[in-house]
Amino acid sequence: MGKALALALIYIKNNVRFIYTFYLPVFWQFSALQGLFSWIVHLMSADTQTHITPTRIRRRLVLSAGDDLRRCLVCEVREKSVCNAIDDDDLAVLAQASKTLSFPPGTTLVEEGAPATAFFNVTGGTVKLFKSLPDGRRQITGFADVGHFLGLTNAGFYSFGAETVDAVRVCRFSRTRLESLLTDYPQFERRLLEGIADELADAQDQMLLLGRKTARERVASFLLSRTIQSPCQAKEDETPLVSLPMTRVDIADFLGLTIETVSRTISALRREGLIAGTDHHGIRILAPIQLESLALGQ
Amino acid sequence: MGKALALALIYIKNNVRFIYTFYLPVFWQFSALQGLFSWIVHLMSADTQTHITPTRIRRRLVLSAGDDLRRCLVCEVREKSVCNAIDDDDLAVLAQASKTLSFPPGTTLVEEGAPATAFFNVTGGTVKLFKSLPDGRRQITGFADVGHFLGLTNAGFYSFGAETVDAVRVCRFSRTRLESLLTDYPQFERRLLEGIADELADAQDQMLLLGRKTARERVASFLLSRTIQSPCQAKEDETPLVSLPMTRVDIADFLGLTIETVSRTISALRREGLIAGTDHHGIRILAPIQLESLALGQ
DNA sequence: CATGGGCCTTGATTTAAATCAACCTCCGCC
DNA sequence: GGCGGAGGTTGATTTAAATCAAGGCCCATG
Repeated sequence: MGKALALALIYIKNNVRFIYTFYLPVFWQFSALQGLFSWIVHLMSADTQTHITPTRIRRRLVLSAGDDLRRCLVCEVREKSVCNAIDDDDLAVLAQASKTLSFPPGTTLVEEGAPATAFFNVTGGTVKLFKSLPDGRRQITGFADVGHFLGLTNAGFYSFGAETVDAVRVCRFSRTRLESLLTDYPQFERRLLEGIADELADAQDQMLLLGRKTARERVASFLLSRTIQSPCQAKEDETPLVSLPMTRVDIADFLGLTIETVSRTISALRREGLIAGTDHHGIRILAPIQLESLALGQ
Repeated sequence: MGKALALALIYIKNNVRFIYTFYLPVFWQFSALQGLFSWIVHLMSADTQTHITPTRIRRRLVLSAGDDLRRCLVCEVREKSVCNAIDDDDLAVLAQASKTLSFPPGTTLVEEGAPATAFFNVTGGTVKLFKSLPDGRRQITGFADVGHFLGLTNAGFYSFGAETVDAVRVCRFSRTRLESLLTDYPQFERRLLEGIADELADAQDQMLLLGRKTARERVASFLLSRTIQSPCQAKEDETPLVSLPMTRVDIADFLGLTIETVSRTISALRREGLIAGTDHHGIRILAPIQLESLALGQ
């Protein structure tokens, strides 16, 4: 019962030592170990992206309380999300407060105006957030990608709707659980405040786009913002590949345009050699600099 | 030194007792007492607006450390702002962390892109928040009225500009002081989170407006949102009076329109009898219901 | 294999709002 | 009193994007 196997990994990069200590219970199967090792390899190869910080040096696998409670501990999304505010030691609390769920494309996660009972942390896929007018006109206010926390509202009701764009994985928190987390872990609340401040800054950017930019500038801005968010595989070829999981309708509703204008504008940018289309849901940025200055209106 | 004068005021309204207890140091001058009494009278006459809540029953004037420290205690804006998260007993801390300042119209409070060193709580007048493009196009992302807290940013730099619309009074917090307030008073941080969540909801509303509403709908929405925010003197005549301290240029930059379109649309609404203009900076809403349905696109 | 329906693209035409232009009304100031 | 400029209104014209319309591509399904 109390037996465990210890495993230490020292990983030196740029004269900085990253020490990972794992406590493995003896009943762990070889297959699970293999998964662990592949995860380590992934971590080391992708470290330019995952930003291993000194505060995250120790990572303990405490497996005494069953599989579900280590869920958050091995969660690859943690670094990108509000969950990294909780210490390794308290991750079981986080795991207990949340529940992982998977949804197919087009699922409604949040209904506009419904009582706000749940909050979501996106751990896979993309969710669209929107507001609607009675006659059906719709404005997508943002796309929530991996690491995005959504559902926060001050009134007791959601002021927006949320729907999955592609296959989506989320961690779901109930209102009460989240509230106790907020009071118990001030650093978690702080992290949430930082997140929502970022979101507000994005919203302000989007207001500038919607109120004052031309169709060309909007599309260019959109593609660039997607470049930053996408896990762009920067291989030998330097031109970043942007993935667009959403349809043209979604893009149009995000940019305050019609599908025809979006389509025409993308075609025009392609004709001018600024971008190259792979398929409808993937675009290669050929001239990031020009696109950038176009997005800012030059 | 330790001597003090106690003064209790029991104020009964609708069968609810509001008990205010003041501890006055003996060295208090009569003039200060007079100010206190005029404040009490003001409180009682304006209670329909100030919403005296049971939680705010005790209000102690602890004046041992000089006039500046009771600033927050007698602040009429406190109830409307994040400052109401701090208990009466700790208000001296709040007063010490902030500084009140006054500015004439057209003063820059926050420069876009400058290092974020200060935060402001608006206690009088209206501030416009905006983002700009290199060529001068500007989008006003919001008007910060009394009670609004501004300056929060996650990056170290302001992502927006802020400029006074009319004569403005603010309480200014330095970054370091605010940060220590946040850690020392979790309820203050909570209040800030609520405030920024509200702001985000407003931003999403505005995105819907900018992306999907017609000029008429935008102007109608704007007038209505101003009705709610304005301290509308609901006298005998039921038609609410909206104050518009900002210029037509500001309204246009807020609504993503040109001044000509704003002017024309307001004229059209007036011609149709939905509103009546007093002067350029005041408008009387004659048909709130119709304006509401117009704002939602019917 | 044909059918139909998403989803996207492209072209022709229309339109809401922008732009261009003129003028009005205050208000401060020489 | 005359001048000038800021802020606002109104009219004529232009234009960027919407709307209307047609067709292509892909894939699931009978």
